[in-house]
Amino acid sequence: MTAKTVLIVDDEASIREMIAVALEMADYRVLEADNAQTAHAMVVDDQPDLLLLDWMMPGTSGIELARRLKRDTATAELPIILLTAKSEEDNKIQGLEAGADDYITKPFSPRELVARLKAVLRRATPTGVEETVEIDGLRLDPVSHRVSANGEALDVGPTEYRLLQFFMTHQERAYTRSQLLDQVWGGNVYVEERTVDVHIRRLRKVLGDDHQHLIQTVRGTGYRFSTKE
Amino acid sequence: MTAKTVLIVDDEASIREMIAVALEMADYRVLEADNAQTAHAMVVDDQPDLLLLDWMMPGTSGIELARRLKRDTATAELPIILLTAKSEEDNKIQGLEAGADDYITKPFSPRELVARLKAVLRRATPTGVEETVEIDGLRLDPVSHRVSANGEALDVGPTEYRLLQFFMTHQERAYTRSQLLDQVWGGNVYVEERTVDVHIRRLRKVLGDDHQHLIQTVRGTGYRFSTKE
DNA sequence: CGCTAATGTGACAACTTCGTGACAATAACG
DNA sequence: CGTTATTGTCACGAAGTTGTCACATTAGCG
Repeated sequence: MTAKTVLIVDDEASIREMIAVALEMADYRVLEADNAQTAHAMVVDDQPDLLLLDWMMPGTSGIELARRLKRDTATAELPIILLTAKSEEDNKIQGLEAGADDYITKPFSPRELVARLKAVLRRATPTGVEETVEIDGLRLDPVSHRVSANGEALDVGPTEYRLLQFFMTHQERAYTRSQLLDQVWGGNVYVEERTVDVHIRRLRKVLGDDHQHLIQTVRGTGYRFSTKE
Repeated sequence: MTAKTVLIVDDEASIREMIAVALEMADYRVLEADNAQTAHAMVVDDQPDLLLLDWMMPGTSGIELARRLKRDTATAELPIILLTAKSEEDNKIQGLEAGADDYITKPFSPRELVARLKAVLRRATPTGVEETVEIDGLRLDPVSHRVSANGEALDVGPTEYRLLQFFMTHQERAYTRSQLLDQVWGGNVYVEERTVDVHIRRLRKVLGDDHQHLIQTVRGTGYRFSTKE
């Protein structure tokens, strides 16, 4: 699973720092901005997965930024959590009306922050359309998360599963090891290219004699999933 | 169409009276209770179609009753309208979070009351007839709120019950811990993902050797309820 | 045929994920 | 108001998974 990016917007550096530490411990990527202007630009450029926004800031207030982002279709989907001081609590409603997905009252524990952040991200993540693919008696069902060959269940590990799913939905095309790492492992991982070979082998082993011919080696390039030849 | 039954819960008899008159003129059946205790019992016994609940009451507050009702699967579907005094308006959010479907601020006109009541009833899902599910001798009956295995009653805790009900009505599908938290615990709860594991374990324990194979671990993903394999 | 680069393969240590029992906090109940 | 359930979290060990390496095997080429 790729790490989610969170943009923290607060004019107080100490608070940003505190939050950043908590989030990094929980394996989130962290971006920071200290005013609404910069924040807006970063939202557009860096496309964070979530916005942690302080309510009160000099100049354009957090609430104003939230409202603006929600109004723009390009950024309307971005989940926003508002940070409010206790005395401002009455404004909760206004905040939620402006489009915030949650609000947290200062002071808060890092635990609470991370928990609510998870919950918001969870709700925001769309579930892609997942259809069963079947090729030559080899069947992969994303819904039940199962793989079977001629009706018999196969025990496929997580990485092999993703690899197979990618192949089955991208047949008849050769991919380099590098491309496979990007697509199956996810962009920002450093893994040796030869590791792909090992997983290909593991996958072939699981598929057994009946189906391993579907995964073909393209010498000097990489691999291909194909029913032909 | 049969008349809908509305349960009014308020400690002030005059207010109940006023509401009762308005509702009866609009052809509703009316029940009354002056405290949360009685109200809870009446909800269970008389199964009203809607609950009109005063926020502030001596003893268990309305909000507390609402929360309790929403937490229990047997009564979770009951639409609730909260009555709040103007000065308590800040608590709106709290009320909605507790599961209320609407709130009305005192003083209100009988007209308004009936209008919103209609609206809520309209929205309220006909609670798709709750049917007993039986799989492999494992039976869950939503009406009596009971679980049995091969005829023998099982002692299932509230959370385990909801989890099992969800699984039995959503077989053959792998769910992540996140999705289970959303579906079984409800969206706005901040709970660690691993907590799901613990409840899965508790559920498996209750199901015993005969049926625990129905709950399968999908490594790297989550869990699945299935009769196969 | 012999050489070389590319790929296949088995082993393995580091790392994740999962199952499990215990525990404290909270809620339900009489 | 004390007693009993229920719940969420944690810590630990077991089980499964991953990336890497060393070495074996193969394909391509002159």
